[in-house]
Amino acid sequence: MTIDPDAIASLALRLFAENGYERTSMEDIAREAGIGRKSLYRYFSSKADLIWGGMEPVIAASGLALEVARDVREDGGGLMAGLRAAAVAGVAVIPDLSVSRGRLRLIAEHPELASRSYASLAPQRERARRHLLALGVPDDTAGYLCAAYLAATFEAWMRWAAGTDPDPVPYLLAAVEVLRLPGA
Amino acid sequence: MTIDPDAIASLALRLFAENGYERTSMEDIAREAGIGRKSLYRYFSSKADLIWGGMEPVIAASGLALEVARDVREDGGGLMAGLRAAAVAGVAVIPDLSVSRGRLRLIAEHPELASRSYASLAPQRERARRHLLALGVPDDTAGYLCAAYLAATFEAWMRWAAGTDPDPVPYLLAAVEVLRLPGA
DNA sequence: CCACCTTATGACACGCTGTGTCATTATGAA
DNA sequence: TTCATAATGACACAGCGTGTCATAAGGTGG
Repeated sequence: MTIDPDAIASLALRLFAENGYERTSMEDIAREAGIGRKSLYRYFSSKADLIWGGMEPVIAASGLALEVARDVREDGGGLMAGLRAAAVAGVAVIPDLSVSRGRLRLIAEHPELASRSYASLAPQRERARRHLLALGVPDDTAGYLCAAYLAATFEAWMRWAAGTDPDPVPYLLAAVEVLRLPGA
Repeated sequence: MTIDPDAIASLALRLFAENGYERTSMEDIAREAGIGRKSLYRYFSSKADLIWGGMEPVIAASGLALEVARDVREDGGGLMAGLRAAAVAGVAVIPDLSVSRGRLRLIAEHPELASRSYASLAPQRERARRHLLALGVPDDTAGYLCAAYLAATFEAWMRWAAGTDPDPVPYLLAAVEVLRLPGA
């Protein structure tokens, strides 16, 4: 009987929906999954990871899109184009939008989980920073831009999750639009 | 013997600097302050609050500046002017810059504390949102803008804290500059 | 088929955070 | 002085996340 982390995560998501996030303990989840609490921690390093872990492919895809955009190295309005492409790239790798919406709603409703966005998106922020630096953006501007970029796109995901629109792309594009890039 | 929360906070700050943040327990701090752990929790609702609590006056002053800016209701480039003024307003109420730098460095060095920025700045984000809404900015744009605004200015504080420059104002102004406001 | 090694597992204990409860102790007003 | 009110801290508790360690599972070489 091989253990499937995805199955455990969706099981946890169900328990959270039924009983509430903070009223569901890691022990409850472990029991329901038929494993020990310690084993559960081997697959998910924290309770928040049960939720945020599922968003990782989305974040990774977005990061990959940035690397690709850097190679293309289009200049002119290319700065914006790269960030836009990266913001939207995550959408394509989501297998089931409604599941992701469930995760994001949970995140939106729990400040403790939403706060984790800062840490969860840190690698992505760093990638974006290097991307901008490589394109000649000054260090401080790149730092501020990336902070703003990730906060705005995260807010876009939150807003999409709160509603019922099927497509998150317009939200993400609108979010990127509040940025002012140098020389654009 | 009246208890002074500020004294306890700076005492905690000292212990954190000496022994490290996570290696200093709430019990250690309570013992050093000569009070019980429960009493410590009455003054500071969490360990992070020992650090973030000291930044509250700064955040409050920034919020107040926004309200004032709304009354002034200057149009044209006024959107930017209001946000710029609010970002900078906090600096004036800091009694000792080096103490705040200490706090912010601690925050910068501990992801757990930095993550809390999302929650700690939420009231300010909401004030900024209402400010922009009152000035006619569309709801979604206001949401993205405020998320970006607070993330960028927080990043500015982090960068100022990491260095040795005495004045945080240039950092904050540069941060606001990455925003693109409608009709500006 | 068996002995062996390696890795996964979970039982147990631990320290810590944050939250209740409740008796005791200041503290100030009448 | 007496009484009401609020602060205090001792105690207990649930939960998170981590360490240790004996056991079990599963694959490998004889």
